[in-house]
Amino acid sequence: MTADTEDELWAIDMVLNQLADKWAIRIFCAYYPDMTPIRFNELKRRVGGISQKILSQQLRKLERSGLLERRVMPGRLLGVEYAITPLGRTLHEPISALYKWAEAHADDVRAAQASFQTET
Amino acid sequence: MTADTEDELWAIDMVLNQLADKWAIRIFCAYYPDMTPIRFNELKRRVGGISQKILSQQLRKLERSGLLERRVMPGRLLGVEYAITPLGRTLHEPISALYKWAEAHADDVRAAQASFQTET
DNA sequence: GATAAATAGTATGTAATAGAAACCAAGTGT
DNA sequence: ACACTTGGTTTCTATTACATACTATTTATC
Repeated sequence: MTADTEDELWAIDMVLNQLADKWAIRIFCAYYPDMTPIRFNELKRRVGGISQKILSQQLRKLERSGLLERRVMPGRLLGVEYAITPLGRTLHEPISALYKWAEAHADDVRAAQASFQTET
Repeated sequence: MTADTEDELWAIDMVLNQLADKWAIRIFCAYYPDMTPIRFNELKRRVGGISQKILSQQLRKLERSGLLERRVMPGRLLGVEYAITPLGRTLHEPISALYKWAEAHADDVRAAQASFQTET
């Protein structure tokens, strides 16, 4: 966690470019806990509040980075599945850590926000 | 990691609202590994590429959530320090997990991006 | 077999946000 | 006195997000 080398800085920067936005992590959360492949509209419903345009942009971005895979479903011509790749599966650990933090400390954050209003 | 209850959904959502943007995590990374308080312009230099406006917005947001604390430095009238709070320190673990993932898998992501171009 | 609804998107216009640049007031260094 | 640093705010513009509408194909219903 020292960020000594050029390589490490480049690495964390590139990863944050992929994940540090409003939707990427929420999309991964939509797959948990089972991580089975999901179709476009089901994904849209699970994420909630995301528009089709933004979802398809995000899916393409995550596909380009090798974290998700787009597959046309066999049999049904009109049907596309998005599956988490093996690389994408390894993200479960850090996202899970964030998730656990959220469960443990959400109340503290909410309390801080509430008390900030009463101050000045 | 199951997102069964309403509370858990609310928790992860609120936490992502604080952290899932371009700058929040980068600001925390600027504190590591020592986590000593940093002044405004030093923070700006360490984060790199962030404008003053966005930095002050982010700092206020993180202060409201109780993750950072703003202090006018004693002695010098023109001097403000931003310190990580105890609550903010607990974020080190999940951010560190993300950091380790980045170091371990950045090459894979880059390779995927490179090969995606050559396909069509 | 016509009608309606779902799937997997794209196109378009608007609203919100990010970012660059200038500005400012106070303090410090030379 | 003059330039420079600090910690911002203001203003303007460019980018991005989002809602809405639209499409083409397919499945389900009457």
